[in-house]
Amino acid sequence: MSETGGTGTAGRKGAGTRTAPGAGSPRERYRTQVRAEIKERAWEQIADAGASALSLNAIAKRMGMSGPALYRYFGSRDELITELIRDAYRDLADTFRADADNGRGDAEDGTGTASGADLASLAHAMRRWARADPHRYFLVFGTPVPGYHAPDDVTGIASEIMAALLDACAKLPARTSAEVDDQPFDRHIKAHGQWAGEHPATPAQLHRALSFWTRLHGVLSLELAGHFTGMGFDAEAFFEAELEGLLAPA
Amino acid sequence: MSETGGTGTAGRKGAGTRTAPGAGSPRERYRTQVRAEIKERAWEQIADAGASALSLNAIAKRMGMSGPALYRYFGSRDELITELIRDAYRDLADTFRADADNGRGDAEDGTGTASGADLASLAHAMRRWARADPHRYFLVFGTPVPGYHAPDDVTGIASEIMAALLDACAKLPARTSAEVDDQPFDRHIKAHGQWAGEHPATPAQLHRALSFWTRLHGVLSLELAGHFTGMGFDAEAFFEAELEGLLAPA
DNA sequence: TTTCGTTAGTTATAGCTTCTAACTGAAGCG
DNA sequence: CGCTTCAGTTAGAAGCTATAACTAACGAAA
Repeated sequence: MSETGGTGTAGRKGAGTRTAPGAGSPRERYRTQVRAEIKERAWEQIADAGASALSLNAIAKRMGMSGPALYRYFGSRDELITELIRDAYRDLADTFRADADNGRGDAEDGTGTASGADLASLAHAMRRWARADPHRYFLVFGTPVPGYHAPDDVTGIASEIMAALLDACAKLPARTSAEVDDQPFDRHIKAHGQWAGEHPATPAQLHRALSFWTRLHGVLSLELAGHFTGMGFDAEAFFEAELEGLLAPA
Repeated sequence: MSETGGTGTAGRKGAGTRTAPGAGSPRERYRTQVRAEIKERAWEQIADAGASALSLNAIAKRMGMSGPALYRYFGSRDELITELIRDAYRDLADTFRADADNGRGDAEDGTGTASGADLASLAHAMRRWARADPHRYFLVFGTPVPGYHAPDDVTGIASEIMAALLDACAKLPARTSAEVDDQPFDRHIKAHGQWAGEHPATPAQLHRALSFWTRLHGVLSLELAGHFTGMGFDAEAFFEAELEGLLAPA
């Protein structure tokens, strides 16, 4: 079990076990510890060669035990991947929330400009998170894995992310008041915006949050997939330009 | 070799063999025919369960021959996938070109409005192409496959696609003349726009083409991956809204 | 302290995959 | 007509997921 190496760097990226670390019987404690190490090795493999190269066998051997032992901890390869996806999603939500909290602090200090600082900060946090581990980003937002179906609790996590986004959108200067909520899609979303949950956001804000998500994902996804390499321009500069367009009141 | 079924539905999606069908010796002709059928079965498998589920063995068995025979036609699984990606790319370029040619015809007929009709038509062609086979779209623009590196000729195909895009962008009404090419990224792209090849496009047009690509990809990618399901709004309406924003002169 | 159930880990095995090696048979070409 | 080339075969190595059966150790309870 590689007692020394073990979970030495546990809690990588803060996406470790959500259960309390020192809880329950010693057996249970050991169990959560091994589960955590398995996930860690899994993340290593994913960071190296992507999710499709994840091998339970290789993980087991690198942990000093033999193949089928892992099936005591994860019912199947898909179950492990599902849990990794959920952890990644969770980590992104935490990142967004942390960034939102920081932003609120700055605003109260009077240092941050009110116009779009929060949304821009969120965008940069998103880009940082994506570039920190591209494979993790693709695991969440990339090509869907064949047999995977999102468990129920990810919708809750997605709501958290959306809430942080909507909060930032609410702090933006509104569009010219004449055309607020008057675009065709704004009217559509007024009737189909239940995904915002209880958030008191205007249709225009929902629209803006959606655009934020899809536009930045469009840039990040293609950048991380390497579709910009060889084109010569600076991906970061383009990202900033897109963000700029997103913050513009028009 | 399933003589009857054979390449009955050959040339699926028009992305079949690029080599002339009845060329060379009978052996060579047979060879290209078998290669085409292999690709066809491969596309079937990909359409069913994605590229990761593509199995040479299964293809061979479904063609009535046993596993290793396929290695006469494709050196490896990766080589087959690479060729499929290139074919898909090729097909998208043809789709774009066909759409651009149609648009030009309409414009000369005087039926089409001049403002952004071409770009909108291209956007709809792109969405149609993506939704016709989501797995194919993800094969080209989705999570990069582990060992894959784009062959040299895809840059040429990408140039074709970009050329069609830039042509459409050139037909758009320019932005307010005061700020043309004066955005920070426009200035950046003026120095780093060699990816346009010989196309006589202004920096603002290059910028718009890039935004077109990334914004629509952002919507399509998330829509096809199922990230909108359960949110309740209409993906097509949102796509149209994004397109609208893309066509706006601001 | 001894007993006894739970459980972690093992090996063996089935069935799948890619891919290599050696061989057979037939088709094309001179 | 004969030689050569090549398609397709079977056999097999190495890897994967996953299941089944078994062993051994641990923890709690009598």
